[in-house]
Amino acid sequence: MENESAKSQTLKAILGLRGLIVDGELIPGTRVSEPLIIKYFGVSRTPARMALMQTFEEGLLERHGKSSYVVRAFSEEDMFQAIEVRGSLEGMAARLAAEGKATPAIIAEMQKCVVELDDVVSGVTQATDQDAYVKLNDQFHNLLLEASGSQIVERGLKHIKTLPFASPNAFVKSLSLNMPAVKRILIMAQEQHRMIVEAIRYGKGTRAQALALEHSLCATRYLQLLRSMESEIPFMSKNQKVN
Amino acid sequence: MENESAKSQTLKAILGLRGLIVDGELIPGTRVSEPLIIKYFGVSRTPARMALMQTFEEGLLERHGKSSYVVRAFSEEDMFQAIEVRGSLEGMAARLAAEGKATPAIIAEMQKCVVELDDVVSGVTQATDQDAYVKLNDQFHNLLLEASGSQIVERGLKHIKTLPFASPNAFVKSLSLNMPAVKRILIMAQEQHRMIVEAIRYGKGTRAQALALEHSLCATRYLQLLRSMESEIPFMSKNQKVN
DNA sequence: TTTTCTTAAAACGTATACAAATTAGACAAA
DNA sequence: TTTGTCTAATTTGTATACGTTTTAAGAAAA
Repeated sequence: MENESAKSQTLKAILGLRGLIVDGELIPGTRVSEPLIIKYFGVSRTPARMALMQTFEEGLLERHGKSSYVVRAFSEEDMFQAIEVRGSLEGMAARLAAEGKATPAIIAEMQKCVVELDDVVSGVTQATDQDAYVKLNDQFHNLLLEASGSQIVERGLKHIKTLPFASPNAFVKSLSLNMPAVKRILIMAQEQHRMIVEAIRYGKGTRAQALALEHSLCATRYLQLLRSMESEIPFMSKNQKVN
Repeated sequence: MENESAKSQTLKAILGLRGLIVDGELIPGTRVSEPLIIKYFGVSRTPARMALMQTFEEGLLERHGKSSYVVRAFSEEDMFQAIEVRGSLEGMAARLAAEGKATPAIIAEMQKCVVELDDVVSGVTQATDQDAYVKLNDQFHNLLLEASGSQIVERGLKHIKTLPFASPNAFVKSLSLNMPAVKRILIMAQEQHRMIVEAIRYGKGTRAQALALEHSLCATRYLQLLRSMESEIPFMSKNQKVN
């Protein structure tokens, strides 16, 4: 109810523009100008300019010519690499957590999260609740970061996640969790969640790091699956040229 | 001659503000407001606001209260972690380069860079040319990135390097290259440069990655050295509290 | 057709005005 | 002292005006 246009004009412009790009409304190569943002969101030039700057900073726009921006295109290779960058950072987070940064309280929270995920994933008969899974999975990754206690890793993760396809749940959202191939990955991912918490709990830094890295690559499995299904792959550029 | 205030007001404000923070003119905890930037650089509110936004985005400022910024404090731990994040990314760059992204032309450039570094480092008798070393070292790291051909890694590295202490040369600049302890690290680093290029050349991805990661940690050696000398450590907060 | 040149339209960089929100300091009460 | 409250001054969010630069469309030349 208060989610409408409650926030500031600047936020409306920033989130709105990001939405347009992420949802594919503005295809890669499209020029994005201040007036365009003004037209879409009814804000004035100042917030529009802020949105342009921030979105460029985040890497969703690139410069075209001297002072204009176009929507950036991402290749499948970019996606794999972005997932791997996230993996490196989450791996580092897991190691730091294992090496003593994780408080018992946070470890307990992670364990609780894993138990809740068990319920969602192990529904062998009934349909898996996609929204619940996405929410808990996000929570797990946030807890892992929190357990690391590292502002630097947090900063890096926040940055890579501004690329929408780098998020843990990016491709899960486009798949039916009841497909056998998906279910298998889901079960593996959940087992990895469990092992990551255990590794942290027992101070196994190297193992925690390796697990978290490997775990992040589940996203690449989902991506490959989408590809093999010849589904629409979200965020992907289709080789269109700039104007 | 045209380096003066030739650029745009916005750039003047952004670079100026970053300079103030990096050079320690504004100590951590200091509030940074639009009027402050206006006073320092004589720009109007719009460029000042841009600088504030971008510098916040880069992580040199943090929010304080609802809508104001203060200079962020970084601990020694932050510095070690930032160096390691750079290491992860450079490691990934090295692996990608080794796995086929590096063109012969770029490998040749890297080899040339290493040869030139040899000259600077191996000056056993004469004083090492600090500026030349810093320049070539920077060049090496840029070539490594270029060899990876990865926009994603480039984006991540650019981001982590906005933290001044994450740069390869951050602490080298504060040390005399003729101190024996420094010289030893320098020689090791140079040997690593050489091995990284070789690993890339012969397609040894895993080795290239491990070397580049380890190489980045030279920066932590310099930092530890500075610490043991009880020198002023650049960029470091001295536990001062916000206001 | 393709290319180059010209020029009108569009967009940008910057400054600034106005209202709303926030901050900081003074003063009073515990 | 500390805590809280109020007010005035500062600072921010937003809109918009002005001059300059950039872009892109159309005309002329190859």
